[in-house]
Amino acid sequence: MSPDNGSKTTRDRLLEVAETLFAQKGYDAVSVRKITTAAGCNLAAVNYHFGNKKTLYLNVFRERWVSRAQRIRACFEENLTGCDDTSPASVIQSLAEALIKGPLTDKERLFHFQLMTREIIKPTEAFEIVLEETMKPSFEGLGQLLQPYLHESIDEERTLLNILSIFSMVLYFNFARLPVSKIIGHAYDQPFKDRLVQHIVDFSLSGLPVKEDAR
Amino acid sequence: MSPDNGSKTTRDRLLEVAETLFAQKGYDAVSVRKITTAAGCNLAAVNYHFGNKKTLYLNVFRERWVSRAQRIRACFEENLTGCDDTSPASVIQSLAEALIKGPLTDKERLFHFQLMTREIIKPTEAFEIVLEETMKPSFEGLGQLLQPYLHESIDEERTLLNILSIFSMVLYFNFARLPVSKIIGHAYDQPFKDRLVQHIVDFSLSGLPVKEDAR
DNA sequence: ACGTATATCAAACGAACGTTTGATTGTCAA
DNA sequence: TTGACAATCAAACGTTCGTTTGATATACGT
Repeated sequence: MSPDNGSKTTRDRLLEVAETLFAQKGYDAVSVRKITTAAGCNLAAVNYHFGNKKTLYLNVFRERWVSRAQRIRACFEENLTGCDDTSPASVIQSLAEALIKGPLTDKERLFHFQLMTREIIKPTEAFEIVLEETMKPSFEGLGQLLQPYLHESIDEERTLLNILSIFSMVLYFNFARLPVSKIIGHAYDQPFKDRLVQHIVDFSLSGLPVKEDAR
Repeated sequence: MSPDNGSKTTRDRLLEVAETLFAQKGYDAVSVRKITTAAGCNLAAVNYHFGNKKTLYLNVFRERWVSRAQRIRACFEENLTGCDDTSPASVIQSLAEALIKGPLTDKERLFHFQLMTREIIKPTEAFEIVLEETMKPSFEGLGQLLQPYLHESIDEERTLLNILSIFSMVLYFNFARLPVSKIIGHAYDQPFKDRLVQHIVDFSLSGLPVKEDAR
């Protein structure tokens, strides 16, 4: 035990602070000194509790990122339970709401996507954790939910491409909030999030709203 | 002039090498020493030609990234000229092909998206260059092309959301090639790229291929 | 041939990096 | 009260960082 800066253990404070800094600045731009200073503990604490900087980074994913992804997944399933059916419209709306409005605070959501995107750009061991523990199970589950509603002629690859397309929109509108804000001209307030979810559902079900006589 | 390692000026070699390394590893993970060693010149060359490391990074965008984005845009316009019309189908196909197959080599495309994504995650001055010189003009042009074909009731925000949705797919299938590959189970070979472009066109025009009786 | 930019070089600057060490503290069973 | 263990600490290790300096080499107008 310890005198406890802020009522949490040094180990927990290190994980929390490290996640914030790694998400905001990236692995290489964050020093062990900055982490330990922000966590209010000694420089050697990282090596004492985690062995080295890299293991601390991996534990941020193991102990914080994955559990947050599971909270999003639980929210999706809760949303879906609240629907009348499991039609594609219900599934997509539940998914979009879980990710865009969802159970995470704005900060949590930002850090979550920053960490994930950094791993996509430049994968480390943490990418395998993300892929195996959250992405693959999610895609498999969505496939089984949507498959019965799709044309029989649609093969497995097309089904996956459809799911990936929905995911791409949800992810893009989340992780690229800055350019999206600058282009649409306003911030992500609650009414816009509502319109955004509705747009994703509409677009996913019908594509562009093209005039009949112009197709 | 100089003895010219590799028939290009030291300045050009620095820009080329710096772009590769910045894209692969990120700004903070690349040292001036690694850049100058890879470029086969002296450590002080960066400060002589660009003043400092940060200005070198910005010039990578100004002199290399933007011009490559313009090559993609030119390819899009060339694709569209080859079409019979400027219908949404033609526009989307031209766009998807310009970005996914397009004029860039695999390496160029990878670096291009890595640099852009890093700026979206953690914007620097370079983000303004990307936004003003390529994103805003592109979105404006696409809006004017598609607007005539969309329902009159669609307001400006909905039009932008539609364009952003198409963009999100194209960007995602490009920059997230690694997780996409791992999920669909094979690499980005030419036949798959063709199917991918077709899927993006289909999905953008009609959304999910849902059975009529299941809607 | 000479003087002047332009370009490249080796060497060094102080600062910050990840990690290790050994001493010091607090806690609790014996 | 004592001994053992877990946790924290200040201090130092060697390395690498971005940048600066002053010397050297090359090209070109005069």
